Amino acid sequence: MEKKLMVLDGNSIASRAFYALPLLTTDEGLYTNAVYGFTTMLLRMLDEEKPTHLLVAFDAGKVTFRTEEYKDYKGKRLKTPGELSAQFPLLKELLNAFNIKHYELNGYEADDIIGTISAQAEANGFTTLIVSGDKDMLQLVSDKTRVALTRKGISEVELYSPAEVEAKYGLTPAQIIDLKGLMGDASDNIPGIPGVGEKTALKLLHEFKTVENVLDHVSEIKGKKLQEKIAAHADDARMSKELATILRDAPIEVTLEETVYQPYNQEKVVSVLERFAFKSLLERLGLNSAEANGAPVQAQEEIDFVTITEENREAWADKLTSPMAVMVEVDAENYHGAPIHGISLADGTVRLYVPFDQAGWPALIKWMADPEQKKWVYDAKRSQVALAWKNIQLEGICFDVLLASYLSNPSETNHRLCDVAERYGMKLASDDAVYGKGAKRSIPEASILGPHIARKAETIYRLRDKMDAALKEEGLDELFYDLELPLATVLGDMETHGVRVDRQRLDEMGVELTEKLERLTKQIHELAGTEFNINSPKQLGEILFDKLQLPVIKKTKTGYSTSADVLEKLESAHEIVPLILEFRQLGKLQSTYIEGLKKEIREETGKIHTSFNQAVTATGRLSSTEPNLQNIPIRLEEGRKIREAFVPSEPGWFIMAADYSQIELRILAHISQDENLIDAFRRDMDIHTRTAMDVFGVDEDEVTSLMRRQAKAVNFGIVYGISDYGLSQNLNITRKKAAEFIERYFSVFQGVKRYMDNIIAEAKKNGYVTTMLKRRRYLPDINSRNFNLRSFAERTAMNTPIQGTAADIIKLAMVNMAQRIEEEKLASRMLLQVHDELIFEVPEHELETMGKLVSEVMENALPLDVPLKVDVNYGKSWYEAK
DNA sequence: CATTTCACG
DNA sequence: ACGTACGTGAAATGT
Repeated sequence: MEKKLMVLDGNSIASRAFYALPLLTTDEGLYTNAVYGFTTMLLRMLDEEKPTHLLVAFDAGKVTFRTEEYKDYKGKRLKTPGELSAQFPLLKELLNAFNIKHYELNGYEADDIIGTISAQAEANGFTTLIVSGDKDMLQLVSDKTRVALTRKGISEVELYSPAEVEAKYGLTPAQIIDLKGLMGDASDNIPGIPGVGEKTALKLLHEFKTVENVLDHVSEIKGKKLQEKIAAHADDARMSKELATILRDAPIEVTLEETVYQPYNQEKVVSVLERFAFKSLLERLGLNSAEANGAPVQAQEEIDFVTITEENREAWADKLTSPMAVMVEVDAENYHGAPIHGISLADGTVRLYVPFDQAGWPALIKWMADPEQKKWVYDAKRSQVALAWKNIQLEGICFDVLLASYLSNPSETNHRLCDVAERYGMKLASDDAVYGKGAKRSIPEASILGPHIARKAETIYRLRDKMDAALKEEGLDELFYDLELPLATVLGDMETHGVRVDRQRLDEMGVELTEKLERLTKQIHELAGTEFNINSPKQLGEILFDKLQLPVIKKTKTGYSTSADVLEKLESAHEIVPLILEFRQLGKLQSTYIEGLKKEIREETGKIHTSFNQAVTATGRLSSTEPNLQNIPIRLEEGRKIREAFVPSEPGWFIMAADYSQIELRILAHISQDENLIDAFRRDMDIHTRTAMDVFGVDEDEVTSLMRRQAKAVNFGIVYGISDYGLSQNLNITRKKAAEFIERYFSVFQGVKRYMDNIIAEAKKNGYVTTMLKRRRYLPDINSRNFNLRSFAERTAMNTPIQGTAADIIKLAMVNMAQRIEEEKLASRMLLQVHDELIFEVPEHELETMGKLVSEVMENALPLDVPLKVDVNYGKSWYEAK
């Protein structure tokens, strides 16, 4: 069998990981980010490369033969931070657990160990892969040895064979040291020739091949200054080349045989990974507890429960009390019309499991529908809606583990009951473990299913007090009990009612689109001179940029970018481009909105029943899935027509749409207390025009459409957490110009500037920001030393209180609106929420009442120091409600 | 299963 | 110097 050696540069990868990742700590206070990053890289490379031999090389101490030769070698390098150096022993411990050979040698660097072992490997017929973050390694590349360099921190690697080195630098691997000799290396304090950077060095080497040859032919070099510099620093160049040269014959004591990669002891690995709290790695390795090994599921406690049958149920009827935890086990991810396996109940003493065929139990039906009987659940809305499809009413929900977990940390994406339980120190088998996942998913036998569902109710019961206390601790209890929990019911009703969609209208539009798309496809293929898949960015890129030789504007990591903003810049470069843009636009309508929506119309109701997810966004907004009804086209007329298909579900009714005008900027005015912005809204001015007047210092009638457009972009930028780069991209202007706009904006809106500074300071101090209703978002990266992570966290700190307060306000309006509709016995129904607008269906005789009621409720949901403004429109379809 | 693109606020 | 605008979800392609 082919022998394949993989050598990792331990110091290089660990330190790259350290700077790329946030500073993770375990409960014991161990820093682990470098170890974590190193391990993910290691596992990925093992997976991709499947080496037979494996070695990790480390530097040993500061003194090496290079420092003897040149005392300033690595002289200017910053001292390794303690948080990083503390991680090397941990890393070695982890490597030992994995049975991976690691090695260091006094007086030598990791580079030299790698150079030497790879030379031995070549001599013994191995192929070798070196993994490092250090470009110097490229000198070791050969037919048998490749180098993988980390990119973007450690998230990607770039593989180099001789061909790639040639392609990138136009040099052979051996010339890499000549390159270093000429240009030096600031990070290692290798001098090179002052004033010679990569560009000049490459030019010289393309002509003269080596440092020595350059020095021998100084007189032939173009440029007098350059000649002088090279002549003056000839010795530096020679020494630099020597310093950059990696040894291939260091006196290493490690042998190739010792690097054989052998299977590791799972227990040891599990114990190390657990100590470092690398849960995701345990999962990735399939070592996550006993689940993966087919052993009985975790050390989860057995509980006693009674399975309800026709015969025994009467005896349990009076055990249905209040409060009680209820688990409604819904089979599918999409709960509309989904099968229900069963319902379990727990109140600390009584534990029941009701298989769904016993769900008709009259005592249970009555208890479930009684709002006085308090229920604690996991995912209130799912339970309510799934039962509603079976004509079973569920009322009286007063705790929801899912929503509580979400409010405690809205950035967390995983709120599975088993994971929440674990965070609170309890064990519960995951659904994946019980049902299997993907293709292997199936319903287990009753002896497994019943206990699992029973345990869920028990878990909810035990979680409730702890989570309730946690919510109070964080000041989230009011938001939870007074807003999110009542909202779940409101949303559940909206989803259950659904929205009528006119299938025929969609069909008609579909036919029209198909014809247009066929015509476009033909024209595009003709202009391209060949048939290809226009939907494939790869094939399209080849046509546009290789075949037609259009200029490349932007690249993605896999090839040419063909996104709309790129194509728009090329619109006049070739007549094919506008056709592609049109094809894209119409194709999107056809696949996502015509075909996609038709698939979602339910047989049973003739309506679309979306699901609003109340526990996904980090800001507090809702999201909508299967289908997403929060992104139905509106900006372009062709797409907007889709809205013609959204119609009332009762004959003669209307669709009413009510949207907040500029809610985010109004919130900004309130929380920043910026006098200028408050004034603008109190006068009810066009805010973008007003911004243009102030920023450009002109009168209202002098504001051009360009000025207004630019002011609008600045306002957007302010809400998003401004950066000159982002604004420059959006407006297609230089970064300098963008920075100027921002500066002028802040000089006029000084209160906004003060807010932005304060909120960042607050985030740095507390580690989180809050909305007006105390919704919280943690920003763990706000004090990161990594510029990107920190900047992102800062923009988030600026944006989240604004976007999140807007979410708070419309949620309040929804709960109040549902209450008013009920109190006033109106027939109108709330159908949808699209972040800053609410959509209703309204009988004709309620149009006036509803128009007034909706604006009153929305405008007064949360009083601010500026008025909230709501526009209300109605029509025979969503399209006409504009 | 990741990547790219594009629809919305 | 660093390289992004904030928040989502779905479809199509290609590994």
